[in-house]
Amino acid sequence: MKKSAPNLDGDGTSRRVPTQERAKKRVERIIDAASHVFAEDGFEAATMESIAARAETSIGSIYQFFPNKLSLFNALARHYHEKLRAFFDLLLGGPLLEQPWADILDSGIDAFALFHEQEPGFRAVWVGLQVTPEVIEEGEAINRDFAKRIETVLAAKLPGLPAKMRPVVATMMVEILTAMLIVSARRPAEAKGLMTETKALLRRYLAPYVEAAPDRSDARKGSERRRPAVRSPR
Amino acid sequence: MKKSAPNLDGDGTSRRVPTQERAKKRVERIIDAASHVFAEDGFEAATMESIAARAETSIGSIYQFFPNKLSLFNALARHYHEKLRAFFDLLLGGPLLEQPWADILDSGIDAFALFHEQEPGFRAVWVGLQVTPEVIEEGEAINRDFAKRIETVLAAKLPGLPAKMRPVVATMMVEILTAMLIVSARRPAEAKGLMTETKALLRRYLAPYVEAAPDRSDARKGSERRRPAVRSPR
DNA sequence: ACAGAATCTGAGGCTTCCCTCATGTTTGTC
DNA sequence: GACAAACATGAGGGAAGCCTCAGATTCTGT
Repeated sequence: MKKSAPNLDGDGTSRRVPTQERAKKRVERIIDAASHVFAEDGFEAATMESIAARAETSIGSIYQFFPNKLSLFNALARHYHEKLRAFFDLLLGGPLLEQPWADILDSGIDAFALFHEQEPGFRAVWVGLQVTPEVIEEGEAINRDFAKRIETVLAAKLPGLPAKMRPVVATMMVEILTAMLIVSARRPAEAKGLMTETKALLRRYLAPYVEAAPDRSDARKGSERRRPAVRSPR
Repeated sequence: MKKSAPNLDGDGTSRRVPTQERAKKRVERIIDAASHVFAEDGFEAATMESIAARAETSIGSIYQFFPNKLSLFNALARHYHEKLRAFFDLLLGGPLLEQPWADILDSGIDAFALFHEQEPGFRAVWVGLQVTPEVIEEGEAINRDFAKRIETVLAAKLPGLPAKMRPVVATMMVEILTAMLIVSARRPAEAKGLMTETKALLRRYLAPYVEAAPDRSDARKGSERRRPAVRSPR
């Protein structure tokens, strides 16, 4: 039995929760080190040994607070999940929402790109691709959260977008932004151009939804669906 | 010295090249098994043991033709690279190019999505994210090839797109298509809607380039850049 | 000052894999 | 049929890495 202290995460065997200042600092250093190592090497290739070394501590200390490698990764995921939440609260709590939609898009992307750049481990967690299937869940959760936030903005700023389509459109935006940030990180030389292009792309994607749908009952629903009178090729 | 037979790949120690029919069949089975196992488990988690088992052969046989795990993965990458090349030759060699650009886009995406679905290992290779940095190269090469192909189509069908922008636009298309196919694979329930939306998104992205740029010298260059007379928010 | 709890440490147990190699089997050639 | 080359096999060497644990160290309250 012996349920002494609650564990730091819900994954495996229960571990000690840090109470002393020294331990709290150490856990912080461990998480920080983990974010770098996971980001650089991926989940599998990262070793607890190298994480410990980077945190300037011993392996034993890591296992004092994290029952295993996966739980450390998940702790990291939750860490960034919270950071991202805070980031959004700041971003959307400010005056940005009063701006025209195209400005929100631009500034939002810039801000998020910066976040992406400055948080080395975030990519590792968020992408969730270089990781075992079990771990993908955490990253997905963050993405869903992200999409939900965007949905509220869409509801407020794009009256022409039917409520029913908001989830899909928000998902598209999240996934495309993610993808392009990853590509940009992989090709620094083209990064700037790609991000500019991403903004243009999303602007055009959303453009049809800017104007409120015409009030006259259900005039021409699906106007955008079928492309009109196909121009002959060439 | 002893350079007997050339190796099957350029990665490590030289290995035997199959000459007998029996061996060729075996190598095929190994590659096929590898594509499944790598796709399901990722590069690191995949074991040579399980690949051998799936190919119904022994570990020793694998190492007769592939010097190490990485070279097997790279062989797989080249395998799919060739398959993709053939796929494009078929697709673009046919009558599709005579169609209007929107149809090319739609059919091209559908065809590629099908390819993506039917080749289990392709995703593992192409995405290249669940893999060590060394391996990403191969996947990148395929992407660049893909983009080049798209550029030729863009040149033929979108006269309004300046030649200088073609590389960026092609890259955008490749990366976005990739990303959305991966997301779709991860969320089968939403897959259909996401792919439909991807088509719409790319159509809108490319729409400004359909018409040939106006001939009158340099009239209003960058017309699309600055958004015109911003409507006041709310 | 001291007891006891919290924390730290790193050598090593244990497992999991990659890959080799000695041995055995099949195929091709004369 | 005999010989050699190609091929197949899987037990095991060796390395790497996760995690434990017993002992040392630091902190905290009294």
